[in-house]
Amino acid sequence: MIVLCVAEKPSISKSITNILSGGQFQTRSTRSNIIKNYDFSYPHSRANFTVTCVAGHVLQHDFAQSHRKWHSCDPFELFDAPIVTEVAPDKKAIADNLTAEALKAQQLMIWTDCDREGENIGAEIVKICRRVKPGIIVKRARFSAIISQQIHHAAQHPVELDYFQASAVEARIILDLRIGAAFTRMQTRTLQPLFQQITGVVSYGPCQFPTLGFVVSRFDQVQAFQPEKFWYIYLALCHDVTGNKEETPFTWSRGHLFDFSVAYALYVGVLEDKMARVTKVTKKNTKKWKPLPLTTVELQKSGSRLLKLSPKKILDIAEHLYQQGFVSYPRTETDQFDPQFDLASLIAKQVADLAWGAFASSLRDGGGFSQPRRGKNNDQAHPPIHPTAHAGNLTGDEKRVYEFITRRFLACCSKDALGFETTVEVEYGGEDFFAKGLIILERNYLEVYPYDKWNGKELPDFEEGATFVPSVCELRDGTTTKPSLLTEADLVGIMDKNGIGTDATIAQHIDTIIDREYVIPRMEGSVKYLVPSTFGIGLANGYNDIGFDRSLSKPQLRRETERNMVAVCQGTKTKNDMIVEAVEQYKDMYIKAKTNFAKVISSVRSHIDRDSRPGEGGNDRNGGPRPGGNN
DNA sequence: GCAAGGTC
Repeated sequence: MIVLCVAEKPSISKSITNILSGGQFQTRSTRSNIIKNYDFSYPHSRANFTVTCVAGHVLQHDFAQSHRKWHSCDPFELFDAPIVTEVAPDKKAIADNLTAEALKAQQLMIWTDCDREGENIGAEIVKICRRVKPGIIVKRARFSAIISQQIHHAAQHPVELDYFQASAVEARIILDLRIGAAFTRMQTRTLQPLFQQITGVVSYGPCQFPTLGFVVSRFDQVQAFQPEKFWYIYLALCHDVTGNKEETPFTWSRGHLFDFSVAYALYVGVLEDKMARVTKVTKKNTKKWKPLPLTTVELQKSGSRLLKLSPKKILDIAEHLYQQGFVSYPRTETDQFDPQFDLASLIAKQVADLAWGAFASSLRDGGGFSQPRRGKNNDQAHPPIHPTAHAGNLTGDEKRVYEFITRRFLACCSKDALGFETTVEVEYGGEDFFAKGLIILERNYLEVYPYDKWNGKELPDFEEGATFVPSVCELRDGTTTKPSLLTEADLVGIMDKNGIGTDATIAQHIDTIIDREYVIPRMEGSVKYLVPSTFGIGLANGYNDIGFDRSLSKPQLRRETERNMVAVCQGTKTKNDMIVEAVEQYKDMYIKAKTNFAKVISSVRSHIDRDSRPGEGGNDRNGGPRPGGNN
């Protein structure tokens, strides 16, 4: 018997082959230069295995020819127009390989990633194979990590494909297409003739619009910001340490107050006292936790913050490093290492490095090793991102991304930084103040992870019950600071939290709203801020003005889609019900949007016009203030 | 010329 195993991508088919064959296999090339077929016998199942793969989705959904041209129909018809499913043009060789191999096999075993998309891709593979071999037996291998014992178990105890999950994804695909195309064509066809500035597509998408919404919403907060004055009592003691005057400042436990008369009354009360009393001195061990194992979203967030590269660029570089075999698969939600994961040999590979080799060897030989922290997420398909080989010849940004991934990994495998914290509490005139000191005892992971800062702060000795005359006691004032515009790192975090996009697509959505000129990046020093263009503000505000209870530029609608997908996965809702309900809902919104589109037009007009008034900087679609600082 | 999700 021949069993045809199909994985979601080349790396997995290779790993599965290595494990199941014990290294004894033949390789055949295919018409696709990224895909290989591997043959070997698998005595446990008394079968010959052929392992191959696809590269993500093979099928593509689009409207039938009758509705494909932009002016072929009223965009509203796209909510019901026929949709055809066909092999994507660039996946022809992959599909042909599947059918050719299926013809030789009696059983088809699906080895795609064990997530919703994987289940849907599995269903695509089944569909393609059954076109040429309707009777082929279909099984599903279920695995949660690419480790020998699990892969053998999956091969020997296959389950059934989960068509609920596959249907949930199918529903999302169809809805995104209908909604995206209908609104995009409507917006573009309405706005383009009215504004010479609008030359490209005015796209709408259920992920890109909420993404734009986040940028506009922060921009509005910055615009609406009114600085507020506050007051606080500043208390300090000067020590004469061998002639050097050193001031120890104390923080008021009330923080600061916005009411001057209250702050002033308290201050006057304080001044009546002559001496401050040390009420409590607390000394305790403290630690600064090492970072969690690295996920895709975290790589993009901290990478763009620390390395000043765009999230998309970081992911592209990580992908390339992966292709070269330097790092593990870069798209993962997992922030915990499997207990059986062989960390030691990966650490050993880094001993050769000039910069962090000594640290790696201290982990390996010097007892510096500590099991990584376990986060809460596991996608059951890929481990956290880690270096898989030592790379000594990288340059430029590739080198910096590899260095970050490697230092992060070594930091995860070392110990938390240890310190000793002293808190001195003081009472003066009925008010409480405190000061904190920190002595760093062991830097541990900080030695290899310079991206985290932890500074010690010396505090003179204070004894409980002691009294002193403060050197400084003043009522000082300050003002609240303007919030900053969003950085790409901020936006990645907000999208992740709101479930907009996935780890692999978040960066793409950000690029899309920049490509469409809804948002314009602006450099302020080395930090890149995202500023909505006048056009983007006009669109987002225009839709807000229409008064949907769940605006098209807010995240709720996408959250509903997600909830419905979960219901379809659980079998409490059918794919058709989900599609019909959502289509009805969006049809209503479309009609409402179209009849009230004058509001969007006037909102876009007022913003673009404001921008192109003579003498005010031309019509580069860019408006708004300079990014606010954080201090 | 439309979407978002896989993958390269």
